[in-house]
Amino acid sequence: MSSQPLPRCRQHARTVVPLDCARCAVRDLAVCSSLPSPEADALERLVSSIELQPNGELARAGQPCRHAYSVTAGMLRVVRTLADARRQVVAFVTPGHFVGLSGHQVHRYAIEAVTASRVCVFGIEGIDELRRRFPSFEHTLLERACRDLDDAHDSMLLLARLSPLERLASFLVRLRQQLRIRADDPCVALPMGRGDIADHLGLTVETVSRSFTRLREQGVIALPDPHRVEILDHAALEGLASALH
Amino acid sequence: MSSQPLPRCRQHARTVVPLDCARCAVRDLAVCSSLPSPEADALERLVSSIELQPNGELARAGQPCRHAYSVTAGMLRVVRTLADARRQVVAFVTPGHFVGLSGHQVHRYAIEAVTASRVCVFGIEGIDELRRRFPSFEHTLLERACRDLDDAHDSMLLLARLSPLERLASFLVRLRQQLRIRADDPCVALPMGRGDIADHLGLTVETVSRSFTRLREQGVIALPDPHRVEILDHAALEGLASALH
DNA sequence: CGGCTACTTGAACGCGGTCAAACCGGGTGG
DNA sequence: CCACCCGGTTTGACCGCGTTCAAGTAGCCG
Repeated sequence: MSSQPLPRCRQHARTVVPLDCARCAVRDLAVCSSLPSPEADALERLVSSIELQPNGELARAGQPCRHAYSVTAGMLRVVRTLADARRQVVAFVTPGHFVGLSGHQVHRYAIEAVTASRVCVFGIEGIDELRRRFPSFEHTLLERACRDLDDAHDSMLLLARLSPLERLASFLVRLRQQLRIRADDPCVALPMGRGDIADHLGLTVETVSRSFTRLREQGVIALPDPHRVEILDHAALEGLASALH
Repeated sequence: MSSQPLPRCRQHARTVVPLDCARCAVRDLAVCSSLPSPEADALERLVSSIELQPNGELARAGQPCRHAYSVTAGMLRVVRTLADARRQVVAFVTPGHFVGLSGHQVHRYAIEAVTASRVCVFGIEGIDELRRRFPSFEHTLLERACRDLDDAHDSMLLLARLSPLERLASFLVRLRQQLRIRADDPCVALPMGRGDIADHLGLTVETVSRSFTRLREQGVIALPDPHRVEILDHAALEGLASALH
């Protein structure tokens, strides 16, 4: 697998675990589903599976892009950080999604684990080989890139023009879509901290917190604890988020 | 060519002009360069060329996605508009760039001409055919999508965390890159109005205007007229824009 | 010349950021 | 078991930046 040095800090160590595509929980969601099934063997040659602890790093800004990743469990964040520590969480990445392809030779973003996570690591040469051998693989990557681009455009509108309350409501709605939470299920788990949400929505932690309490005071949501939200009034929430649909 | 009704408003009419790939000014920049050269014939069967007047519409939010476009002259803008008229100019599209592919069946953005423009129109079936027949075409589309995604992520950081002055400086630097303006050439033409710049940078026209005059007062730029900028102090400009490189 | 649009400039307001403190749950050690 | 600490979250008070509202200016066309 990787010939590239792993992040040094012990507490963020990544551990290699056996690859088991046959039992992959997100087989039909992941990019792998675009490969002919007997190619599972090829996959197991080109791909390795690793586990990350919370805040573990998959990639760091400035490193050459040598891998891309398919998330099978947990949640990652893609983070761009400026010299003066201003931060933007470009995306939260959940099981079934693919992350790490870039138009540049060098990573401009860090990819970190929000919670304990499991990802399949594709070497860039492996990806190139799969792209060459299986048009359906490249086709899928392009479709995903187009969807990611649409998502990024949505985020741009959110960041440029929505109020903090609208941003938070849109965030909750989009997160539920991303996690494929059923419409009648009132619960959303928020594995990430307020700081990550703030840096995702272009706000401060204080404003995020105040916006949560406003939603609670208005009876739109309940907050059993900071990491769990219950939607009490779906209509009101989607009204606030309506800007982004 | 298109079986889809053209925009009705006369003043924005698009006129079909003969396709002449052999003399295309952006042949080597455009996606077409990824096709084997004898396929120019296939192109001329699948593609038509049209001219747009300023503010002419290529696509409108809500329409089904039936075409994508390669810009050969002029400048387009990709615009998302909310019900209450809040607007976000997601991107300015310049010659050599490809626009219109989406992860959705229906356009969520309008594509409009900033200046008189010429674009090559690809029917979606034509694109699908080219993607199937020519892996290099799909490969190129994916690479472009990855670069567009990186760009959108840059914009997210800009919108979320930069000051108005930093946003404007970054905008000027990025526009120069996009237009491939030589580093020693001090001039930037700004075909778009202040409103478009404001809706691109998540500001108001007033703040954009004030930021321009601040850059002028600080001796960073000169403004012979509202649509022409001269860079007087490259170092200072890139210092302000350094956040995004 | 008048009327229009786009841009610039000025003055006042208010939202979200900043700074500071309180709160809260979990973990450790005495 | 309680005291203490620590990081994350919430709440409060204040402030400044960018918006809002309004006026003024410049260029363009009939």
